[in-house]
Amino acid sequence: MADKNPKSDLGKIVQQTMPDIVEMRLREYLKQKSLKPGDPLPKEVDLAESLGVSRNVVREALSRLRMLGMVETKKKRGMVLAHPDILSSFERVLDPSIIGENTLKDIFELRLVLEMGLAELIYARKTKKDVEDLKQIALKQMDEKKGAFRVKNEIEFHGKLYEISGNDTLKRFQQMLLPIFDYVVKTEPRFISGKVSHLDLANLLEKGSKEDFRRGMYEHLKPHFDRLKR
Amino acid sequence: MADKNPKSDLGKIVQQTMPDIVEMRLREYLKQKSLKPGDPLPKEVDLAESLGVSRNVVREALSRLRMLGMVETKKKRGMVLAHPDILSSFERVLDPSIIGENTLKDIFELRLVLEMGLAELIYARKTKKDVEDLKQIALKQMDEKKGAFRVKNEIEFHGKLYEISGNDTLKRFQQMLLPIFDYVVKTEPRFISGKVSHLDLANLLEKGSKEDFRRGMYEHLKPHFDRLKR
DNA sequence: TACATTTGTTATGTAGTACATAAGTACTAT
DNA sequence: ATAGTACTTATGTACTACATAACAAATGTA
Repeated sequence: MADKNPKSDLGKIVQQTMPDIVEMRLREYLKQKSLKPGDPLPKEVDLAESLGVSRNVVREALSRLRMLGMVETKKKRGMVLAHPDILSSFERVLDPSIIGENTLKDIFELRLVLEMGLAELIYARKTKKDVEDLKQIALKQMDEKKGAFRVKNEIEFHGKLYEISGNDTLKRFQQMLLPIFDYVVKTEPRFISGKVSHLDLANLLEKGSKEDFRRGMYEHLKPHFDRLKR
Repeated sequence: MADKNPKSDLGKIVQQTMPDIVEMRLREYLKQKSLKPGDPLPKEVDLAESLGVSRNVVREALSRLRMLGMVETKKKRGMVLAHPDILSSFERVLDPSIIGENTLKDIFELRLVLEMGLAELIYARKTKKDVEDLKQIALKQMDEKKGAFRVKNEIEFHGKLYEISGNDTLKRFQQMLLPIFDYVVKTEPRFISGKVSHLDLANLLEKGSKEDFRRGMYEHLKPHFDRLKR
């Protein structure tokens, strides 16, 4: 009972299996040789022999790297190093139902942080057309205000903001986080709207300063900020 | 030449291999049965038989899920579902040398966004001690201002900010992104310091408003913002 | 000579068997 | 009743065999 912190300083003893080791070794190999995408890798049997393990083990390790997009394999041509898609690996794990409560909370906060910080990129890159699009989206939402539409609109509007930021990775990141927000919001007793509407935000973006916009965004998200736990 | 966008609308034809399919099926299985961490899974041979594939294939798929921390296996006891550590999967892929140029740029911008948005959490959770610690760090840096120390100090100071935010996931996320920033900054012709120093920021945090702090952070990061490409 | 077809080679993909190992479980002896 | 032993079982590793796709070379035809 002396330690109520779930993570003690004693790192978990992880029974390293051969595939684990081989995966690590392969990673080191790739890094050390500073191979570039497109460069060929030794074939499986050679790797197996060099490492002194069965092809089975090598294949398990390669299968992992393949999943992460670090290597691509083609029959006969062998394997080549590839640009991993950093988000696809993330995506596989992002399932609200298997993520711990604390992490869910952290990710929800992450969204708030992102949206507050996004103003910089938005103001650096917004165009007249972007603003017009955003206003259209906000206006469209005035009509169909209730029911399942709300969530869809929420996504469309905020998604557009990320799009304006001109950062594809960020945009995709947001898309992936959506199920999490959805999940967290659903667990809230009721949906509380901020004082600043989507249309207000769009207008701020058109005529207001960066600071104005950020203040508006804060008000818009205020119900969530108010729920922050210390 | 009609399409200068590297990603065309034609989704890449991904030759699905059996492990890919089995991995997917297992994921669906876990989600659909809404299994909770600790719940046991069928044994490998049963899975193989149910799916009509060899145990080899099942093991490759399981190996992937194991790597992501979604399942844990113990000899004889079988396999159980586990809370995946969402960041560890990310970590494996985050190597500047194999990430594409565009993604690197995106991630660098992500950091800027995070630090600008962080003010909310920081002001919601900062304590007197936090501010004092931060000032100490900033002061310590006044002395050893040159050479390799700069990077280390930079990390220590900004790391403390994330710590104050009280969001573990965010903090770890930042830690993982460090090599990327380092890499990107190194490719810049020279290091340009902002007008607002670390000590200034610490003082703002102590006495200034949230808006003051954010303005200070903007000035601190301004050299980077100025380099933003449209 | 130029081009289409066939054949061969090679590296990955999948299946199947065998055995090692660790961790429960049941049984036995004192 | 408890300690110790033997048994059972599910994962971990190795090995073999063959299917398949892709490239290369050789062959045949105009």
